[in-house]
Amino acid sequence: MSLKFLPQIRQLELFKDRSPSEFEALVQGAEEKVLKHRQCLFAAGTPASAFGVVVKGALKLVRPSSEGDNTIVHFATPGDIIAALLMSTPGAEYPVSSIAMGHSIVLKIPRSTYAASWFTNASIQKCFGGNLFTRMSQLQAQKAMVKAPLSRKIATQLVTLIERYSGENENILPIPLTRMEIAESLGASVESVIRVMSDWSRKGYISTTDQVIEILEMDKIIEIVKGSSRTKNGRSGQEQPIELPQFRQR
Amino acid sequence: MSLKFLPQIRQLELFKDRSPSEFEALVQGAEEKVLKHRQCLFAAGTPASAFGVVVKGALKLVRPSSEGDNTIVHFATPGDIIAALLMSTPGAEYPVSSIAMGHSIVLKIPRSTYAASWFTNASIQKCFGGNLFTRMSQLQAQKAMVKAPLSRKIATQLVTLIERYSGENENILPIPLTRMEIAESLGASVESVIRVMSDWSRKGYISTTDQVIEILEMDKIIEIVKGSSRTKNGRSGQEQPIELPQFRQR
DNA sequence: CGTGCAGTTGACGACACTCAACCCTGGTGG
DNA sequence: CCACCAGGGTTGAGTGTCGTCAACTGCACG
Repeated sequence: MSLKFLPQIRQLELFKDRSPSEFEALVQGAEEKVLKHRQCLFAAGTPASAFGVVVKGALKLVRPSSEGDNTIVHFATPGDIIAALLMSTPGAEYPVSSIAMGHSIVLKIPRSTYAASWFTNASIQKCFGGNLFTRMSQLQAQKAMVKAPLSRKIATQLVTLIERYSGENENILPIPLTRMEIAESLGASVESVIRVMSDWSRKGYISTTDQVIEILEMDKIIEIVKGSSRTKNGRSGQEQPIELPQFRQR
Repeated sequence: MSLKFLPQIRQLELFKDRSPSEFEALVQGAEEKVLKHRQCLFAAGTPASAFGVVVKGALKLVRPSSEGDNTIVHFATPGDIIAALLMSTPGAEYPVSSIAMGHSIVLKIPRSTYAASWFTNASIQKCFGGNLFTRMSQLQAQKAMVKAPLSRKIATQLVTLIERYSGENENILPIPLTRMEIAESLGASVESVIRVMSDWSRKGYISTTDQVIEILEMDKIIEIVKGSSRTKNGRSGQEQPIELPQFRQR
């Protein structure tokens, strides 16, 4: 089998410094999935026959709900391993759907390879643990924020995501992220998210072009993340009520 | 070394059906910690030199916060493995404190034993994965509930905890659980939790004696868990619709 | 006998959710 | 070519849930 994206793949923490033979074993039967925006990789409820390693782009892991109000449980970024915990319980089903955000590449690896080469590889298991630990920490951190004002939650979410894309352009989130998705990941309503972010746009803290969010004044955002929680609330803040005529600067 | 609580320990899923020699290796250097109510096992911020397996009772894992508003990230019940993810990253510190709720017993196992016997044991690793999976699922489930009314969150929390203590008396939660702890685990205020639960007490759904909560009418609680979310809100319930003006045509 | 913790209750108010519009853009089919 | 629609973003009005503050009870403990 030939891997077209070998260079990117070998660059991931997970595969760095592996001998050719070891690498070969790890990607046995693997498939490079090139996903278009919105395309689904694993659908919730279907039998988990493979797991994935994100190579490029991002995936949202969505927990389906009986009606409308889905929840985004995690944004998987390059290097993230998804659905791996399921590999050791035979017959498991994916508990969440994974859906691409923007053009993404995922290495899809069959369960058999997991049992054969991943599960028994100590160094891999260690990466694994690290990955899980990060994800758990994030979930816990979010849990600790339920009482915080919405603006703080959004700011934290943005900063966290940008940090995960460490390197390159420090202040652009290089994936299409709608306000709806932010809302679903935070357990808020779209409207509320919009109100907060529109306010930031007006103040020039951030700007959005084509679903791609750029942070213009990181220090302001960080300030909100730290959140004195009592003094500023993000949408009204301490703005002076000049009758500004709503010109959109785009 | 002599283990006083050997029978209870051997009964745990994790240690069932292990040969004496394997078991011996797994508990090498282990210590049986008998904890009093409120006693701390691991303190957040201290170096993680050991992990634990809950044998009896329960522990709350508390994420400390700069001031007052701590967050309970997990209630560990018998069979739960705690701090194990930390064992594979040397020099890590406990991210949360673990504090006993009521009289509890924990098997405290040193890091060295983890590296020697746990990490390399496939069957153990599998248990591990299962444990983590459960915990992740719970965190995710909770995340999906942020928009639900408080009454629903509390009901779900109670039912989940009782289920984890499967067996024995179906409707009693055999650990002291204060309303404060419920609040901290749900990200709510004590007062709000009290308002909901007092209401349930008054209606005879639950009763509390000495911090131990008993569910008297499980079906009612389950009904709240399912939550039609629009019809009942828990504290006022569906008490007589005295010509309520309230005509919401949806 | 004071202190501290758990539980309780009431008043008040704010943040954010719901509902209901509306704009804009891009895609699709008549 | 244009009408229509869907999806993303935006805004305003109204309202409800829940958090904050404050006071008070009962109980265990030293």
